[in-house]
Amino acid sequence: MLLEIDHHSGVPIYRQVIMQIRQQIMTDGLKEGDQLETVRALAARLKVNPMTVSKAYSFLEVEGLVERKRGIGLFVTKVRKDQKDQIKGQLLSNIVNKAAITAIQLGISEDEAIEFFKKHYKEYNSKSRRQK
Amino acid sequence: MLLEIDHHSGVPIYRQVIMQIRQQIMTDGLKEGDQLETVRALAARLKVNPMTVSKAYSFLEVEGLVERKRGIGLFVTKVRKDQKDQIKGQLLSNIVNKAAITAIQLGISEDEAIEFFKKHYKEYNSKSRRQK
DNA sequence: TATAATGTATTAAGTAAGTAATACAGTAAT
DNA sequence: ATTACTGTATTACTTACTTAATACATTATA
Repeated sequence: MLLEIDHHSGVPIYRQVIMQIRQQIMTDGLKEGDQLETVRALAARLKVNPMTVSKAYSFLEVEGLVERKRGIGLFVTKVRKDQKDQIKGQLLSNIVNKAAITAIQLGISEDEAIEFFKKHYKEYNSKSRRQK
Repeated sequence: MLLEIDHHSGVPIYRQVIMQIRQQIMTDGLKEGDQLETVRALAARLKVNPMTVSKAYSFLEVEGLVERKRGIGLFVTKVRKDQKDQIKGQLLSNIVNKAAITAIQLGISEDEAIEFFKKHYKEYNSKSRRQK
């Protein structure tokens, strides 16, 4: 499983782990029943304490994306497509809501704000395509 | 100057002060040359330590929105309209960029993401109008 | 120059978040 | 049962952030 940690980004390690695994599940890079890398294995690879990985996995479990089987390992949960879409919507809503509030409080119109969004979407999209 | 602090929001006091004053400057609730409430006066009104207010004012100074005159007070800087628009764009870009990245990483299309944005914009807009 | 108003530098106390050390607990296979 | 894997609970260390206490510096004005 591809997973990269930036130790100098200021973003906590366990959050980086959460985000990257969540993304892989949401985009079917990790599928139902797939076993996650074991806590110790991932911890060793990232040169990090096992509890840090375990903490990340705990959050994914609370989200309902993975199931833990003590003594065995962690596995990607069965998530129906509509459930998955709902989770995606939730994740996107959180951040989009903040953006909308910011725009309104700055007195920026809906159309103008949407132009900003399109610009950033296209920018990041072409950047991330290049990296693949 | 209207300014309300929520002590239970988890958002640091000085940040709440920064955001609210910045918004008032950006929307011309506070205009060029206007004197800000004095450090001690605002601190007393918010029932907070003067240094907390001073810290907030420091950030606004770094942003170039206010000027401090020791022994006299703090005043709203002259900001040309194009400068102001640039600052607003910067503030909005920060958050919109995150939203765009989230959408792309979740595999959500531009159009679909824009629908999310419109929904949240309209929702918050009607809510905030009602409160006025 | 004395006073009373401004903002400020320094220091420290309080709190929360992140990470890690250690020892423990469940499971499978031999 | 033993072994060698899984994950986990508890505890504590570290760091950064927020806030506050105190004493200090600048300015206007009487």
